[in-house]
Amino acid sequence: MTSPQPDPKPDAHHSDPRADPPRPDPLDTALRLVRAQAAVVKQFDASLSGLHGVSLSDFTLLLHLGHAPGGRMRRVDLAEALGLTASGVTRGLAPLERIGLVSREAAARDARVAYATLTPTGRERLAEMLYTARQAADDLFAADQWGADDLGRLGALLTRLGGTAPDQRPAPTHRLG
Amino acid sequence: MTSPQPDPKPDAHHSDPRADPPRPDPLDTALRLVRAQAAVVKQFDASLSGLHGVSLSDFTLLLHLGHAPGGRMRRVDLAEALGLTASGVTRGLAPLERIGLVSREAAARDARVAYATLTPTGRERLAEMLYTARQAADDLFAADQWGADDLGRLGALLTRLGGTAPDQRPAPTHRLG
DNA sequence: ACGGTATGCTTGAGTAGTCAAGGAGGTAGC
DNA sequence: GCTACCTCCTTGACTACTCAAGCATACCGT
Repeated sequence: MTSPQPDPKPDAHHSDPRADPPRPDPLDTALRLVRAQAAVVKQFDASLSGLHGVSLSDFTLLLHLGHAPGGRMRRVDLAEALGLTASGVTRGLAPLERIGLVSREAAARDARVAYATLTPTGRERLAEMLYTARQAADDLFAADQWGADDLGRLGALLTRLGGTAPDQRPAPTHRLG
Repeated sequence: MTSPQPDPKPDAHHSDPRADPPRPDPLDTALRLVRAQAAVVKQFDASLSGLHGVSLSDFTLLLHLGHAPGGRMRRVDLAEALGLTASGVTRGLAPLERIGLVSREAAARDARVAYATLTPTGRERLAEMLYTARQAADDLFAADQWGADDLGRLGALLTRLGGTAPDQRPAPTHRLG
C-alpha cells in the first residue's frame, strides 16, 4: 500500500509565506509524528540488529557513551541524555554489560555511583554500528528525495518539539522562515 | 569498515549553516525524531490518561473505529490502519472491551472475523477524548510559536517519512462519522 | 557528631508492544 | 468432497520500557 503520496507536497525549494493556508490539524500532525517514528525505528532496528545484534536503543546508548569523555558516564546522566528513567538505563545497560560492550565501574569519591564505561570492544563495535546507522539514515533521507533544506527544517521543527537534542550541542533554537 | 580510531560524533558539521546549506546529519535528524516522538507521546498520555483513563494508543484505536462506517472494523484492518500487528490489536482491544468502549461482533458471512465495534458509550467517550486530544495538540503546537506553514511543512515531511497517514481524513471540526 | 534529607541505583510489578506457533474457518483444484 | 493452502485471530514467551518502593551513600544544619 505504499504508493506515491497523493498530497501536494513541497517538491521545490521554495516557501510561500504570503499564502496563509488554513492551519493544518495539529492532532493529525501529532499522530503522523508517532507513525513516522515507529516506521523509522523499525528500519533502524532491522539494520542494526541484523548486522550487529543490537537495537536502536542500544546503539543510542552506546553512542552517548562514546561521545562522553573517557567513554564513561554516570547512569543518571545517561538517563537524562537519553530521555529515559534511571531504571530504564539500568535495564538497558544490563545486556550490553553481559555481551562485553560496556563495563561497570565504581566512582572513587562517591560510592553511590556506578559508571557505565565503553570497553575497547564496545568502542570498536560502536564504530561499526555507527557506519550502519549512518547508512540507514542516509537511506531513510535519500538524497534524491530529501534536500538539505528539508532535512534542516525537519530537524529544527523536531527540536522545537521534542525536549532536548540527541546530543548536547550548543546550537540555539533558531526560528524558521 | 571505518577508521580504526573513532571518537564517534553524529554531527560533523561545524561550518556556517547559512552559507551553502550543508546537508545536516541525517542520523542526527532521525534521532531527534525519536526523541521528539517520545516527548509528544508522553504529553498526550498524560492528558488522556488523566482525564479519561486511556492511553494515546487506546485513543488512536478508538479514533480509527470512530471514523469507520458503523464504528466497526475487522481487527486485521485496524492493525493495518494503526501500523501494528494483529496480535498488538488483539491485546490493545482487550482492555477497551473490558471497560465497555468497544464490543466484539461476529461477522455474518465469515466466521473467522471478529469485528471490533464502538459501543454507544465508546462513541460518547471518544468525543470527549477527542476534545482533550485536540487541546493537547493545540498546546503542543502553540499557535504563537507554530505557524500554519511550519505545521504543514512538518506534516508533509513526516508523511514522506512514515508510511501511511494516521487517518485519511482532513480534520472535521468536531463531529465523528 | 548526628539526624534529616537528597541522590544514585536496583528491583518487583505492570503496560505495550513484538514474533512464532497454532487453531478455526474459508477457498480452490481436481 | 477431499486435500491443500490461505486468512483471521489468539496465545505464550520475550523485549523494552514505566512507576513505586527500597537500600546505600552523601551532604547539610544545628
